[in-house]
Amino acid sequence: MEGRKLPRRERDKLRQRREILTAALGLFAQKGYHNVSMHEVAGKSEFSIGTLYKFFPNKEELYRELVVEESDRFHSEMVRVLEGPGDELERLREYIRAKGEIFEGSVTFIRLFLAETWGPSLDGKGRPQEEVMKRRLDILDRLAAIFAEGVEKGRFRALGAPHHLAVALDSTINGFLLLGLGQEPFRYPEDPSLILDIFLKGLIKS
Amino acid sequence: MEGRKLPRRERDKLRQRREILTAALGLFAQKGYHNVSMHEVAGKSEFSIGTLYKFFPNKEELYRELVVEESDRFHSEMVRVLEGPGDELERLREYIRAKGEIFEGSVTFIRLFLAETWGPSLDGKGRPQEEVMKRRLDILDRLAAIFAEGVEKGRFRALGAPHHLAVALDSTINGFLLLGLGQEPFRYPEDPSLILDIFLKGLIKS
Amino acid sequence: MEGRKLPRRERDKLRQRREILTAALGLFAQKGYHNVSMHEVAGKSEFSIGTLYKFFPNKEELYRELVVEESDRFHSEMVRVLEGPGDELERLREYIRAKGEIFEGSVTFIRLFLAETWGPSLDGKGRPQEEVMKRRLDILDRLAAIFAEGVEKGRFRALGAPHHLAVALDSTINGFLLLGLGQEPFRYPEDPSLILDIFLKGLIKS
Amino acid sequence: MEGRKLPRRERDKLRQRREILTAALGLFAQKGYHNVSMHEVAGKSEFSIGTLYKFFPNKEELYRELVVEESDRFHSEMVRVLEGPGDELERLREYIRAKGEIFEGSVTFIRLFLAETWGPSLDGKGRPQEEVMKRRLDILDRLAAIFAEGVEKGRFRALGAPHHLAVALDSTINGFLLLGLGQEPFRYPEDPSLILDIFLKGLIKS
DNA sequence: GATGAATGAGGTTTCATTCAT
DNA sequence: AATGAATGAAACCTCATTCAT
Repeated sequence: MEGRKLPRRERDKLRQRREILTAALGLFAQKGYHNVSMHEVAGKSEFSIGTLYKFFPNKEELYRELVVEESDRFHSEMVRVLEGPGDELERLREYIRAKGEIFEGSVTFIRLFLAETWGPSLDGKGRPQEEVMKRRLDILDRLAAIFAEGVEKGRFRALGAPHHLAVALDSTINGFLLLGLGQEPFRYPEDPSLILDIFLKGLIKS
Repeated sequence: MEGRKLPRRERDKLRQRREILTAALGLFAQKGYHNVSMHEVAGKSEFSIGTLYKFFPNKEELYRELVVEESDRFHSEMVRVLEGPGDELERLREYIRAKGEIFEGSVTFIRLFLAETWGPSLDGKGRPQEEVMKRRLDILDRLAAIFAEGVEKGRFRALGAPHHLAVALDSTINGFLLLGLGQEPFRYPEDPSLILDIFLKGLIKS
Repeated sequence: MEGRKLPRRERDKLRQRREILTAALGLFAQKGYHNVSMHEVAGKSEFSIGTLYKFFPNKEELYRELVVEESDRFHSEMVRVLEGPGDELERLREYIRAKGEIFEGSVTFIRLFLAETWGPSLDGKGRPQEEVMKRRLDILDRLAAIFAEGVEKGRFRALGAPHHLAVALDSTINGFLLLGLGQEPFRYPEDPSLILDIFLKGLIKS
Repeated sequence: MEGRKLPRRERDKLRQRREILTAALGLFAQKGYHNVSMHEVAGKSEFSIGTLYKFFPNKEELYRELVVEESDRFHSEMVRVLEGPGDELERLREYIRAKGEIFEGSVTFIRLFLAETWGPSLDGKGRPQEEVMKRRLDILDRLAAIFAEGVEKGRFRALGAPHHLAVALDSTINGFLLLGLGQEPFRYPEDPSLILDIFLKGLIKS
């Protein structure tokens, strides 16, 4: 979609870049940033170390771009869902389902995502975290907007600040994602729409 | 209570050990395991490197013992609260309050705790995580028991497996703890007993 | 004979490897395994420490390969001589001469060889020694075979087990080699074929 | 004999010193100088590290004194035998027997002795070696004197410089000692007076 | 005097990054 | 342009030696 009009040279570059990032994603997710050497990334991606440094100025930046791009993919998908059709309840259900689906697709991604959301920063200065957090906050805002809308329309009870409701819901989802981490392929421990109704029960006006 | 009767030599040893762990806790929590050198721990704790190795056979073990001891302090406190007096609802409220209180006391601890709960393992083999996870699962079991008891007594609606309810509640709490991470001293974003009622609204039979 | 057809890259590698081993041989022979640091080997061989580790996984292995290769060179030469033409007596004389000659070429090698034959093991577990000892025992067996052959042909008196005669002869040679250690270049203290006749006088039937 | 008249304080000191050296002998002989820590010597000798340093200014000196004293014990015994009664042949036989006997008594000692005779020096500067070598040369001189005497008296053939005959005999003995190293307790591989007659056969005038 | 806790220099090894080919 | 051999800073860890108690 994006690359159609690029000259072949550019397209190749992008493809190579993506291959490197894909290899790196697997390694970083499995072993953590500090237990993966550039040598390993070079080996798995089947590029030379020199080539890696053509694409990324250093290891940290490679990692940062990886995290940011994965975050972006995730974020766009979530935004798409949250802006989708359907009433408030339907969109929340869809969010829960879609978030699970993405994680189903790649447990590797969960690990990376969690590491970045919760783990210590790479170097005590924490730059990729900020990028991830910015996107997470955007999602939380959109969730909050849905809650606010629901309240306004009289469909939800006004049970606290919409932002806090968003935090509560999203954290609960994350908890269940973590529960499923051991298994491969990942699955929610139960039907998510059932399980997470629990969370909503108190909200919905009878 | 514990150390009164130990000979002075032993008490000194324990005190020194604690000083090392305290220094290490600060550094590890702030910068993460791989960004802290033994040299730094020696500097901050004001012991020599050699002395660190008298107390801990290697860096990983120093970290592991640190994590396990902090985990234990946290776990005991949570168990105390969950086994405390009061009906099911009171004990849950107390749990929420106490968990927040411990984190208030030391934001450093939150970082360590989260890193261990969610972060990548130290070496891709993940040992201290297991110890932490064991304790978390024990807490979840105890929370689940409270939910089960509440349901049995007819005070809670039977809204899903008690274990899943426990996961949902605890994850929500963690979400709010994370929200408060930036601030120092830490505080729940709102009165926790109000905020978290949200979560419980659906459960409690009107 | 061996390297003619190798691609240049491979030849370079082998040459570098040999340069490292040569530098290491000098140092280890002069100061002993434990008094030589990798830093020193790097310095003397004019490679960086990192490069040493490209060729050898660790210091012990560098040493082991050094010892084994030197042992091999020595062993092959001795086998060549012992399987050479000539009657029993001529081959023994040739062995004595050739052993002396090799040592003449490199006093450094004597030191290494003796250290491995007689010295304490590197780590109390003694692995390179075994390789060296295996080769020494092979030589002793070949010497013994010559003695046995001489006895069988009626040229030597049957003065004890051939293996013991071999031990006696070889030890005597070693004794003279040690005598010459101080000097550079090394020389047998006297004409070896004269000196060592002493040893054989009792054996040869008048 | 030496300590009878010393005040008790002095006697105690000497006894302690000896206990340290005995413990150290065992360790050094088994593992080699560089694989034994002062901590280990302290542990095995049941003295504190501080006490070790009261007796010896540093590790190297402890080792050196150990080697020199063991060398002395050995040297005196050999001198006693070589200056003993009997004709030249009897004294040589007695030397062979006695050297074997000492080694029988302590394989640990063989290891130390061989390490010092043949091994690399401790620090590339090789001081204890010189002490040992001095004593070995003295023994060789005394052996040579016996050979010279035998020749002079017309009992031995004049088969080369007496010193070289001494080297040849002593090296042969060492060779057999090494052969027996694996076993515990040590024994010559055969009756030494038989085996080593081989060496002398050529010398003795029929 | 005896002790052993404390020190820190120095050892081995790893790995991000550079640059000649 | 691509490669990967070479580099060396910096990490972990040991242990001979000192010195306060």
